[in-house]
Amino acid sequence: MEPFKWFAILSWGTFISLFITLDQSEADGLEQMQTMVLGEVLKDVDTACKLLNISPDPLGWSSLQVQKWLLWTEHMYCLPRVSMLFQGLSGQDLCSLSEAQFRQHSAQFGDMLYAHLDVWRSGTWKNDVTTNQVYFSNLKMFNDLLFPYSCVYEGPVFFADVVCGYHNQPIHLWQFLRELLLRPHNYSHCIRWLNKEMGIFKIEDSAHVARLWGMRKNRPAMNYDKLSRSIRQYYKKGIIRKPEESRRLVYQFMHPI
DNA sequence: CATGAGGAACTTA
DNA sequence: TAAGTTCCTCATG
Repeated sequence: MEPFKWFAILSWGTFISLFITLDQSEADGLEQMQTMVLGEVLKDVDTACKLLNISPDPLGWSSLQVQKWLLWTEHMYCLPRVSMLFQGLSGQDLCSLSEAQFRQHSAQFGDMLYAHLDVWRSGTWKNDVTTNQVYFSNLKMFNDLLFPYSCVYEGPVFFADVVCGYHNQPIHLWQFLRELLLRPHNYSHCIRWLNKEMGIFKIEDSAHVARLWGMRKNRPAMNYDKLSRSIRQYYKKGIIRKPEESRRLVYQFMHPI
């Protein structure tokens, strides 16, 4: 697990203070760290609201406030001139855009901006920023933290990802595995292609992949035993199979795109 | 000892 | 009802 990835949307100041805190208590569980990170995210959102004099709910933003938010995000995360690409959109317009449409506006930073907006949009939590008690009404935000924005998609975006609008749908295991495989920079240590054209991949760290899947689905008890059972369900559905010469932890997508 | 196949009952969206 | 999840037995190297 690479905790640093989770800090992608934090400012440097909070990053450093969190890092110091974590360093002092390395026995802290993953869960506590998540709570801390999310607590910091909430504070950042809160700060931005006061600074920009905008509401925390993007749906209520005027086009001017959208520009404010974009400029702020641009500034905070060093995204060159992205605000120019979203001229004249109200908050409602912005929220109605899919991730694919964000990417159309900005190939380089579209998914990053989308993720940032989603943090705001899914912010209907019961929060108490002062005591750092964070409850989620929407695990989507948590998912986004697991999939860092700072990286660009490597390789093509798959048809199903774009067309099915899966971000509003419950994610499928095979899609999740593809998401990991699409980000070798982040996840190749735990899952990677052996032959991308043939759709053959290997799970290098079964426990880690299972843990990620468990987080994504909010199933803390997930393990490779259960994950692999789910993969095996794909055999008769024609989604994933074992390659010709079966090898441990190696599977193959039956319809690689 | 971790992986692999698959039955069966159960849960969750 | 689909898509897993949980638990299980038995097989393999």
